[in-house]
Amino acid sequence: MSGIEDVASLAGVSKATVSRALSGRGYVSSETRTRVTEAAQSLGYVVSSSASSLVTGRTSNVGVIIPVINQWFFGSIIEGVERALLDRGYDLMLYNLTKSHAERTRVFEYFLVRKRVDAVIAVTLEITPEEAEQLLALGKPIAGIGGPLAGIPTLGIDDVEAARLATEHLLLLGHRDIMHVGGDLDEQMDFHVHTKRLKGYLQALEAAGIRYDEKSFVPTHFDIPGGYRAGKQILGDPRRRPTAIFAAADEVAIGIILAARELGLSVPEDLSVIGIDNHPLAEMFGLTSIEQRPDEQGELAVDWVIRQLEEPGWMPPTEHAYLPATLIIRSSTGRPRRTS
Amino acid sequence: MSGIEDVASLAGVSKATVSRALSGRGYVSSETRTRVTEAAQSLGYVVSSSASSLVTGRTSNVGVIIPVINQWFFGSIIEGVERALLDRGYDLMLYNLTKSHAERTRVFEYFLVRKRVDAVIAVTLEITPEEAEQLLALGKPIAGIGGPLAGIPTLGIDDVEAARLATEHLLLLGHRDIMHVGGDLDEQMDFHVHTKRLKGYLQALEAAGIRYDEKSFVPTHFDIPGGYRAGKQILGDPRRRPTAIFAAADEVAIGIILAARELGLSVPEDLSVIGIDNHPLAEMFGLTSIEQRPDEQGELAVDWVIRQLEEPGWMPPTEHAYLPATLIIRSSTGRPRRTS
DNA sequence: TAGGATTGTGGAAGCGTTTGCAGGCGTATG
DNA sequence: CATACGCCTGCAAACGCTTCCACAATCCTA
Repeated sequence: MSGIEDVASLAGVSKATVSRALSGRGYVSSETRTRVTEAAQSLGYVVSSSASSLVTGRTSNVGVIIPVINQWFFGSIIEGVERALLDRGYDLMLYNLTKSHAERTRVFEYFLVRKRVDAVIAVTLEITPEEAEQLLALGKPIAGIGGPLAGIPTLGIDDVEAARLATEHLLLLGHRDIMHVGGDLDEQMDFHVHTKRLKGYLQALEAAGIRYDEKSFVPTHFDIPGGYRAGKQILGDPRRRPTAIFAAADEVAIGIILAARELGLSVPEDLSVIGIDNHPLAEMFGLTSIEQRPDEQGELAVDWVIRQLEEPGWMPPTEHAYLPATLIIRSSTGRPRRTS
Repeated sequence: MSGIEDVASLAGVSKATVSRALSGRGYVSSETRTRVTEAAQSLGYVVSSSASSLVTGRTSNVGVIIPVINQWFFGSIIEGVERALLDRGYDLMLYNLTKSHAERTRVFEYFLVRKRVDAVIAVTLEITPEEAEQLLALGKPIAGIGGPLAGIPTLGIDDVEAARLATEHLLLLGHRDIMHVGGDLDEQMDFHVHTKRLKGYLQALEAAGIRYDEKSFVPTHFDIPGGYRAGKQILGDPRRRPTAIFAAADEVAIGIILAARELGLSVPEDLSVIGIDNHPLAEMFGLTSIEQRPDEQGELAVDWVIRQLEEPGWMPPTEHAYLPATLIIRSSTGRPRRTS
């Protein structure tokens, strides 16, 4: 492994000049620059990032804290974040905080603090006030996907609004008997997504003058099997069968559609189903959905933290940015067959 | 931010002793150790990893190169790797190499080399000889998931064997007319998985004395929609309908099942379907499958590289470790209705 | 043509750790 | 009682860069 010294002597300049030539900071004549570059090239020299971050105080790393990896929403965020970071010359340190509280503490108190990252992106992190405190105390740019969360800049779709949009679509089609299958309110892993989507649903119902029957909300797991089970349960009893279901996520919606099919119900003739996400599978199932783009959310979060890093004094435009969530109509929703 | 100096003076010892006390290397009386620990605690001191890696030459980072994130197999690997790394006190730097060749080169030549990682785990990476060369030239432990790949230690299931197992299961049930829906041979993203699974299928057919008709292999995308399209195409024509299909991945198999249902065929009465993976959705669809555990593959890869790092001279037991892939029988496979 | 601004380069001082070496002390060994 | 050895600690030298400062040379501009 050759050091900067070797490059310097091969190029016939000082270490200082090599550093300037390679980093592009400060004045270097273009002639020396090429000489240095060639010398570095021929020696296979690359700067030691530990040495350079020791003096500059920057690591070129961004930490990403995420509760799950293997789910479309979260995977897409990571992809977006990774892409954006790599584009700007930063590396991504991944922390999966799905597990024990012990590990969580360790990540917070130890890893993140240990001068290893320049900034932090926290994804739908149910964060305690102390933890938020800690993050802020790092003095490093932070962005949250999800939220809003007091004190740290966050971004994401407006979950209440998205849920209302979805429910309103069903109402507009003439449905009056609409159930909501959402996440379990007790096992919130994030910024109360489940509660918010339920809220949007309730708001829409109320605006339409429909009385809410608490049996109309069915909590389940946020995946296809969860939707399937809920669907089987709801649709199994013909007397208590709604004309439409608003599922809090596309995967849940798809599970419901599968359950409906199995019970011999046609969608949308016997049952309209709408979800949120515009999941890659939505198209195949003809699922009407509210689109959101987690990869773009990741990119925006990166933009926020990197700009704070590179443009001193820059701040995210708002405490919380509400991203667009638009209705995509497919074939899983239609007018109700029987009007109640 | 307080440095080691502050801790030293607060504890009334030298920097050297603080370093030894905190790192656990060298002799330190237990009394001073606690004094130092408390001092560090009260000052909120954490060592600067750049400073320490500058002198030790280790970063406590492991780089993971992976072509996709948002797919069950790959997501699970990342989860396994992350868990194992964090357990051992290492951090994970994620490189998603799905994109342009330019970016690929950049990662190889720049990021990985730049003294940023102690070891590399490459997941199903279609790697050129020069790239393998480069990786080895780093002089850092490397493990590949997938393979085998000459020169670097790899691990994974035996794809040929898994495919044969799957096909044999169908043969054993009495099927003679078995089609294979696999990946597109031209768009291999990895260690020729598609070719291998096709090969295992052919081997099983041959051993059973069944002549292979090249129309019996249908390539498609490796996901549910891909399987669905292939299924529609294959099953749409009643005259050319097999009694069983071996899908190269569970997601493809699920797509086929959905297509079959839509065409009014029952599984397994009219059509048996088997896949590979034991994907989380397999159970819901009653899908018979060959199980593999990507998360465990990730853990093993971590074990390999970390042991090389921490036990000088240690080497992975073999060039390539074949992990178990076991048949899980569910309800998507059964005896053929009509014997051909 | 003088003087300031701009450009280009080198010397040297760190950045915050780890670790080799040396020395001091206490205890076991001959 | 002298010697050896194990334990504990401090000093100071790296580790490989970046950047401040000084200085020189060149270029404008008045």
